[in-house]
Amino acid sequence: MERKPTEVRQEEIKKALLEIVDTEGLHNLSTRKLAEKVGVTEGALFRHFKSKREMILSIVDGVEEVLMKSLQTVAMSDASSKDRLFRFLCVHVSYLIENKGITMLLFSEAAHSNDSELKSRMLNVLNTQKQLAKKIIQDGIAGGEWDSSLQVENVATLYMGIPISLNIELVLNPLGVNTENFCKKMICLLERALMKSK
Amino acid sequence: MERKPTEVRQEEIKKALLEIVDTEGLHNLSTRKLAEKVGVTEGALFRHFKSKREMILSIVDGVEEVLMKSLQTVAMSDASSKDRLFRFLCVHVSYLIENKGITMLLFSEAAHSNDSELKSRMLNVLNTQKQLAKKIIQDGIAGGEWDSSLQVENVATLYMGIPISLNIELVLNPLGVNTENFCKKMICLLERALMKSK
DNA sequence: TAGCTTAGCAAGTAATCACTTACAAAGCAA
DNA sequence: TTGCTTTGTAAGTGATTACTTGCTAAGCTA
Repeated sequence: MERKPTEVRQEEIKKALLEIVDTEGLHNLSTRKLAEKVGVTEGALFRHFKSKREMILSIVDGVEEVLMKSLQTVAMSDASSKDRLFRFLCVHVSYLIENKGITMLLFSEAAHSNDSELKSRMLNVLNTQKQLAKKIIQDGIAGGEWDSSLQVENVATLYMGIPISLNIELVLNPLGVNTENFCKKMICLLERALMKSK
Repeated sequence: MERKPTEVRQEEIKKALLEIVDTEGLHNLSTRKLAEKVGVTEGALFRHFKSKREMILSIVDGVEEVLMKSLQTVAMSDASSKDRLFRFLCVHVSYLIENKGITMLLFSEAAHSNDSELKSRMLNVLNTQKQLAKKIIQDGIAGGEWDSSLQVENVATLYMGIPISLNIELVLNPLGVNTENFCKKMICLLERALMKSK
C-alpha cells in the first residue's frame, strides 16, 4: 500500500487512461481496468478525481495547454511557410505519438460524446488545429511561396487527414512508423501539391 | 405487434445499428437502444441474430461484398489512372456517406476490438483499400502519367487519410459536405502532388 | 509524541449490459 | 379447420458499470 500525493496520482491516472484508450479503445476503458493499471483500488481513483468525466476533462486541459500552445507558437513564428508547415506537422505528430490515446479520444469524443461540454471542447481542439494550418497555408500563398490558385480550405482538409493516416498506419503496421520520416514524407507530398505549377 | 420475415428484420437491425454508431458512437450502442430504434423488444433482436457480435459481422460481410468488390472493379478497370483514382475515391466516399456508421465502426474495431476474427477482418478491409489504391498509383507511374520519383507507399498513406478527413469535415461542419465536390477537390490536390515536375 | 489530514482498502450500491426463458399469437400448409 | 413453424413479448438472468461508504493507517505538524 504505497501512498503518493494526489498530484502524482493524477498524472499516473491520466497516463494509464490514455494507455488503455490507445491499446484497447475507449469502449474498453473501465474504472476497474484503470485502477488495476495504476495499481490501486477503484475507490482510490475517486479520491483523486471526482468522476471518470473529470479525468478526461483534465486530459483535455493538458492538450489545450501543451499541444495547442505549441502549435500556435509554430504557426505564428516568422519562419518561411514551408518550414512552419513542416514544424507544425512534426509537433502535431510527435505529441500524438507521445500521447497515443489522444487521437482516438479526441476523434471519438468530438464526434459522439453525450457530454456537451466535453464534445464542444474536443471540437474546438480539432477546429483550432485546422484554423492554424489554414493560417500557415494562407501566408504561404500570400507570400508567393505557393500557388495562388489553391483553395486554402481544401489544403487544410487534406492536412487534417494526415495525423489520422498516421494512426491507420500504426494499426496496419504496428511494428514501427518512424515519426520523423513520416512527417518528411507527408510534407514532401503536400509541398508538391502546394508549389506553383510549371 | 408487426411480424416481418427474418431477412427483412436483419436488414432493419443492421441499418439501425449503423445509424446509432454514426450518431452516438460505438460506445453508445446497446441492444436496448437498438431494439427501440427498430421498434421491437430486445428479445426479438436475438431471434434474428444470435449475438450482437453476429450483427456486426454481418455488416462486415456487406462491406466486403459491396464496397470492396466495387473498389476492386474500379481499380482493375482499363481507364486512365487519373480517372480510376477519381472513381475509386468517389465509390469509396459515397459508400461511407450512404453507410455513415461504417467509418467509425471500421476504424475503432480495427484498432481496438477484443474479438480477433472481427479485428482481422476489419484490418483486412483497410489493408485491401490501401493495396488497391497502391495498384492505381503504381500503374499511373509505370504508364508515365505521374512522376516516377514518387514513392507509391507514401501516396497511398496520404490517400487513406482522405475518407477520414471527410469524417472530420462532417463533424466540424455537419450542415453539409457535398460528396462530389469533396472528391473533386481532394483529387485535384492529389493530382497536383502526383503530376510530373516542370 | 499527539492530533489531524490525506491516501489508501474492502465491500458495498443501483443502474445498465448482453442475452435467456416461457409463453402467445400470426400465418402458412395440410 | 388443424397443426406446425416463425416472430413476437414480458420478465427475467448474472455480469459489469461508475461510483460510495466506513474504516484504517501513513505521514506531516505542533
